[in-house]
Amino acid sequence: MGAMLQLKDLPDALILGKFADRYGAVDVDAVLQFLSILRIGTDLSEALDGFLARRGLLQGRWWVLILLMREDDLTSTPSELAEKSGVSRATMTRLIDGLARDGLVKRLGDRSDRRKYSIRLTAAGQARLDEVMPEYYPRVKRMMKVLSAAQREQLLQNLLLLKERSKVFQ
Amino acid sequence: MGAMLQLKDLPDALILGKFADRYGAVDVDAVLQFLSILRIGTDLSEALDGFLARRGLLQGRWWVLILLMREDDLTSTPSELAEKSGVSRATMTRLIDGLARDGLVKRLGDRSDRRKYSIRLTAAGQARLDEVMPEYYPRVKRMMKVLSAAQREQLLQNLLLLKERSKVFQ
DNA sequence: TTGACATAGTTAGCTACCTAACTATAATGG
DNA sequence: CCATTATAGTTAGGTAGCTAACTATGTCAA
Repeated sequence: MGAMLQLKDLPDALILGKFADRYGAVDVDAVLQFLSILRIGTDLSEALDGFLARRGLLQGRWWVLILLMREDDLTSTPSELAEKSGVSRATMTRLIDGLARDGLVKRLGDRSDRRKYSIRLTAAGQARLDEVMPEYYPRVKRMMKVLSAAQREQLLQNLLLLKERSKVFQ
Repeated sequence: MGAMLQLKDLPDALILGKFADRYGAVDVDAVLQFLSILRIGTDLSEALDGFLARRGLLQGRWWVLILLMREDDLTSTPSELAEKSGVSRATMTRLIDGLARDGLVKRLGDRSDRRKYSIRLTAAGQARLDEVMPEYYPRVKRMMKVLSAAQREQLLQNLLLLKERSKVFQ
């Protein structure tokens, strides 16, 4: 996935006015709100990232472990993992390299198709999740509780509308 | 800025139930909503990223050019740019390397303090912005118009509340 | 049955982010 | 006035993402 804007210094209305002189009428509110949404998304993501990093995981690795734990035999393939976590196969190769190096997953050959191999969650990998998840879930609950169920519903609804309309950038 | 989750495969309620067996009561709605918010943030960011990439810019570089254009003399320093765009000085060094290589900015010595130097937006850099910005602003406007002013106001309000509460991850 | 195409994974080389350690210069205070 | 501390920028080495090109294997159809 691409990196996300980290603007600590959003433009104020004055600056946007100056840009408008060059580029014509600008919907100042729309621009400020759009950039703010991107920035808050970054902030939330970084909050989670810091939490995971302090527990020896990073977002990409954490998600791979979770995907493996979902499987009944704790096993999957690089392609499947790449597709489910939404990264390229090349990126997944490197994530697995790091996880295998740390002993959190293990590569296992596949007899039926020699192009493939399997990735299995190890006991150490499960143990790492067992440290993280019982701290993760209550925090998410505590955070989301700041909004009522109806508010959360509406927030998602509106974000989804924006996402659909983000086609304008195509 | 850190990378953001790219989960294409959010857990369903069944899977979260399985996890609950191991980790105790989980607020399934809260977790799904939180992950969805992160994911939509990524999607919006990637939409902008793709738009910029097709015009020869990436988010980090685009923002540096904009920060320079805001200045009356089109000039700033690496430290200032790093602080305003929220990246480390090391990252800014590399962004400037790339921009200077492409001729979009220029490094200029500083007589008064020989540790410093200035970065100035070049004519080519201004031209690049002049290609991008007149296409950027109307698109943002068109996208945000899917929500009423009141809805946008409320969306921001609720996101800000979540951001404040993201302290739970500290 | 073999030649063409498809699939699985890796490698190489790029961007962009980080921290920590480094160099050079400036500022300050005994 | 010089030793310490602070500041500006770079470098080194790490993670995480991408595309494109590659190897190896499997599949399928003429």
